[in-house]
Formats: sequence, structure tokens, C-alpha cells
Amino acid sequence: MAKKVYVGLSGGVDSSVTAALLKEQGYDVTGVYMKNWSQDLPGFECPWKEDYQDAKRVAVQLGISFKMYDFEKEYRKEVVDYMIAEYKAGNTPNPDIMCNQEVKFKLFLNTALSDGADMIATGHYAKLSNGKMYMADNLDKDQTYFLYRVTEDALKKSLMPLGEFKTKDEVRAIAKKLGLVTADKKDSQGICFVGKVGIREFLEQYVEAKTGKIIDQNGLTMGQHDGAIFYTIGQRHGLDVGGGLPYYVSGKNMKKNEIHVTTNLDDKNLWRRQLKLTSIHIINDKKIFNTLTLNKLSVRTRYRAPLISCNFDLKTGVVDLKDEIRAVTAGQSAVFYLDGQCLGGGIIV
RNA sequence: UGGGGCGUGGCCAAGUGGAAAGGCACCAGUUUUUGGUACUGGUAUUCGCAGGUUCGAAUCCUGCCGCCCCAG
Repeated sequence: MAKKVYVGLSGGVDSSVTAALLKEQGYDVTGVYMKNWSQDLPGFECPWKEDYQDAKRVAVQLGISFKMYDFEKEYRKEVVDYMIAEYKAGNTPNPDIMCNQEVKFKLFLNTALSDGADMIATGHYAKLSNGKMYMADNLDKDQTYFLYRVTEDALKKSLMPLGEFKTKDEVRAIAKKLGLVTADKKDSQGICFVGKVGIREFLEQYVEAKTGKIIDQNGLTMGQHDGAIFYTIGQRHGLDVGGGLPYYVSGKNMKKNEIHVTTNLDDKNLWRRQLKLTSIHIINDKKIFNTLTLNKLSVRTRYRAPLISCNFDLKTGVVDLKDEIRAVTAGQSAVFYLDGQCLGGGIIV
């Protein structure tokens, strides 16, 4: 009997093609739309209805069963509340990493399993094998960075067939060939499920704007901002300070509600050669960090950023980098790779 | 109120007689399943104000206003 796979259909091309491929491979496929967010925001209409419609139409086109899971409450608690709390603490969180950890590969997985599924599948660009995760063949699209906090057990029950594709064009070609309504749909951006809203517009729903000082590298007050919480390290735009050279955020003081800026691209506050991690999550056997292969270990501190050679001390959480990295930001994640395998990572303090 | 300097779009700043560079900011777009970065494009009929000289001035002259520095 065919294995039952529940595919997370977001209403985009990637998940559509994922479902199509699995069906073709003989799986008993059910498409599931996760309703995680439906609230409109100022100047931005939440696309959930449209996405839901597209997901359903794809399911109909493919002739697979379809259902919707409503995880709004949980998404709000695990992802949105986490995000707000982190911002309030002066950090810059990555909500999509949390979404994968808590919603897609925990809540969705467990719900699907108890619903009769044997496995789940998603349209992520990553390769899975026996609970191990490897970078996608399409290095431009590789999404392992967002998946490093998923557990080995969850990965063992997941499929990500798009990891084998070298280009996005091939994926779209399949969608076109099958005449799927999502074939030409633009790739989604912004916070997963919430959409392309400015982070500032989003946060303003939950925190009050408070005027504070913008101070440059010489200690001079350059102007005012509406809340240090809205800014992140390395940020250039949105400060409304002009005059000669661009200013980049080099630091912030949440207590004083001040943000520090610099025009010096080499400012030492913008470059780090060492990181300290917390909430470390290693996907498979931690012993791998004790082996001699460590000189091949590399890390990235941002999606799609080049890999940087490094050393990592699992006990202390300290990462020593071979090259300096710009605008390393507390709350963001550092993810380790060894020969194309994603080992896990941690959150930068 | 002796001497000197300055006043060009929100900011910095070229241009000193031929019909307003550039940068920052801002806006739009591209890239991107976080934030951010980067890239492309857009933005002054007008040069503190008022007169004058000139075929023609932001550029020369006069007056006024404002600011800065030195001196007293």
C-alpha cells in the first residue's frame, strides 16, 4: 500500500510541484493548507485567502485530497509572540526559523501523523536522507539555513523533493507542463505566512513608538528615531539622516532607546571575528564536532551568505571565524555546514 | 556695525558669464521565505531676498536679510 504523505501546500509554485512530484512517484498524497495568519495590516492585505484558493485549486488539478489546518493560535504564540519578545529585548529574531521548528515540523507533522499520515512533505530546497539534511543542489535557493532547528526525528518523517533540482526554472517548467495555476506565481517574500510587510509596520501593531537619539561614531547627535526596536545592526535606510556618506547602524542601547550609527565601513562594531551562540541545536550526533574534520567546518550567519570557515566549541558556544563577518546581529542564527551537510547551529548573543 | 568668510533641493556639496555635477536621505523597482545588505531608476525651470549690468548670470555690481570667524 502506498505511503500516505501530507504535503504542506502554501499556494505557491514550490509546494505545488512538490505535491505533483510525490503523486507521480506513487505516494498517496494529501494537500494541506496551514492557516497560520489572516490578519490584515496597515497598507497590506493578508494574502491568505488567495493562497488558500490557489492551494485548493492545485489540489483539485492534481486530483489529491485537500484539507486545511488552522494553526493561527499556535503560530501567534510560538512565532509572533517570540518575535515581538525578541525585538523588545533588543534582538533581531528570525521568525521563519521558529516557524519551521515549532509549526511546520512539529505541529503540522504531529497533526498529520495523528490524522493518518506516514510522512509530511514541504517545498523547501534542502535534501534529506535518514534524518540528515544537506544543502540543496540549487545553491542559490538552498533553504537549510531556515531548517537547522528541525529535529532529526522530524526530518526522518519529512520529504523535500525540490532539493534535487538545480534551478528554479526546472520547477516552474513542471508546474507549467501540468498547467498548475501557480506556475507563474511570483515567489513569496517577507515573513512566511504574514507576507511582505515592513517589519516596522508589523511591530507598530504591538509596541509604541518612542522617540530617541541617533548618535554617530563621534558621539554627536545626528537626529531622532521613533524607537530603537525598529532598527537592526548594519541597517542603512530608514534613519532619515543625510549628509555626505551613508550611515549604518552599528549598535543600539535599548535602555536609553538610542541607536548608534557610523559612516566608517570598517567600524569595528560592524565586523566580528568571533560569535557566541545560545540555544544550540545540533541535528544529528554531536560527536561530529569532536572529530578532526573540524578544519572543514563552516558557518553562515545569514540566509544565502557565503560560507565562512570556522571552529566551534560546543561546550562554550564560541565560534571562531576565519574571516570577519559584517553586521553580525544578536537574535539571528549561525548555522554550521560540513561538506554540504547542515549540522545545526545556534542563536547569536 | 573694524576686518574676513559664507548663504545652491531635507542634508553634504561642485559650478565664478552661456541655458544647475555628484553624494546622503527619501520614493519606486530588482535580488531575498527573517531583519538587514546590495543593485537599478526617479526627484531643484532653479541657486538667501530685491534691484542693476549683459544677447545671456547661481556666477559681475548695489542694497537688504541671515549665519560664521577674527579683532575689540
